[in-house]
Amino acid sequence: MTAIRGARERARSEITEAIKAEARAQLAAEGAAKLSLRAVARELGMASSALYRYFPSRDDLLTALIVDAYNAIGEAAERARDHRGAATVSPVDRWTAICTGVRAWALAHPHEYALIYGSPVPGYRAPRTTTEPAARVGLALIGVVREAHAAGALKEPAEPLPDPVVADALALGAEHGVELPGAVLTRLVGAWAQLFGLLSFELFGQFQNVIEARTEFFEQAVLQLARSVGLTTPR
Amino acid sequence: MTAIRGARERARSEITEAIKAEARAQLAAEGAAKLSLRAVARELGMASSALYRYFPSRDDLLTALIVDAYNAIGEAAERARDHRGAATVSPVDRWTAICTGVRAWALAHPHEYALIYGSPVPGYRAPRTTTEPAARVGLALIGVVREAHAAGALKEPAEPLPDPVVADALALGAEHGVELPGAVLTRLVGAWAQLFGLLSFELFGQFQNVIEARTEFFEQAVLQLARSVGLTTPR
DNA sequence: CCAAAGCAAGAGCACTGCTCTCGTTTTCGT
DNA sequence: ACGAAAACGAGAGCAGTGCTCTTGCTTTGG
Repeated sequence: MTAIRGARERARSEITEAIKAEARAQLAAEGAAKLSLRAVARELGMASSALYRYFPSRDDLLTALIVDAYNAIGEAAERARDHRGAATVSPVDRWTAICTGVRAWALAHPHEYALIYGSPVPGYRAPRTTTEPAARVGLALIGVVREAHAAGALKEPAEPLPDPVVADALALGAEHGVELPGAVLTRLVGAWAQLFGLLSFELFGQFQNVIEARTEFFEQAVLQLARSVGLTTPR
Repeated sequence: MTAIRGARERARSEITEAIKAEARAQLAAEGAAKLSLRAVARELGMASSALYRYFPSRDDLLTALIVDAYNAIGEAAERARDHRGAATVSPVDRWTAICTGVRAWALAHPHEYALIYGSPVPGYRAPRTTTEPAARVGLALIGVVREAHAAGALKEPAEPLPDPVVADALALGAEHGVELPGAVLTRLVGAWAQLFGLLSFELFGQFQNVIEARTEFFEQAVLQLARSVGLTTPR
């Protein structure tokens, strides 16, 4: 399918990629608000109007960058998870590995992080293509807990949950073919959101004059999150 | 000081307030990115250049709105805390009251929430005047835990913490005259950040197709946060 | 009372996203 | 192999933006 279907098609994908690369560079340099189609076109030596052949609007360019960013941070999570051997490390270690991997990516790409986990751009409505990449980090976390569950190393929380909450959790589990107790899945979603709360506060400057030892603090908080989903800490 | 120091001075503060009000309206309608000084001036029937007598730049207007938003959400937290009688409700109830109060404000003012807890605006550096209002929600949470501690209703976590982390926590406590164990303060900062992780995910659409029963889920997660800082759940 | 400071308005600059048109090039069905 | 159709690049242009500068007017205060 991606064979030589004409030089035009290849040129098109090359130019598309060049536009995204230049846009990403501007994003990293100045942030999403200052990303300008005209500047991208200028830098690429083409007319600004020509750029609209590749992305129908500025929001479409941003959407493409968003998808890429989701995939990049998801990949960072998966790579961190698989970095060491499979079952040789404890679930808690893999959990923290994912979290620190995600944090490292976020610290290295703050503007791209802000693009996906900051305020949504005003006119923007998440298209269907973003939902799948957006789930990768969460799925990586679920995977760890699932393995721990299979290995019997999961301490299920035994607390009463409102019916609608467990319904959501079970629907979520069914959607991804995960057989985990509703309470665990609920805790997982919470931990997932809270992980990005920690990251956003650090990246968006909320920890200024509050937390200095950010890395150590993060590690500690992430360990606490692991405990809250039922992962037992090795002693 | 605020006496009748001339009609000019009063007119100035009135116009300043009118500008902020109109800007807030545009913010609520379209979001921070589409807030335009010219549109504000147009709506107020004045020349756009005249507006620069009151706010030297767009970022300065935004900063004013940010300070107001921090104060508004802080006030919402404090009002929720004090809503019922003082010691008649348990610390956990006051904790969840603050959190749900903050959530209610955020849901009612999503764009203002995004302004303060979303991606920071590019050229923007938080001035000294924002740090104090920004701390109000956190201080409200600390207050609840401090009362519980004084009443002996706090279960301190007994876990080893890295030295730099406890140092940060104790410095934070000293700054606000709070005598709480370092481990508790550390957990508190984490819970504070995680609370806004939950809110941001809900407001920024990350829970779409994931969580439907948002209110119930939030209550559950917040209760879990209360537990993580050592507040004992009443049974 | 009059200089000084504060103020409003208009014109203008450089920039933005986006559209439309026009001439050229590539692709593809016949 | 050819000719219509589609894709393409460039330029001009529109409406909008933040911001500055200049020009008059009004309030203030010594």
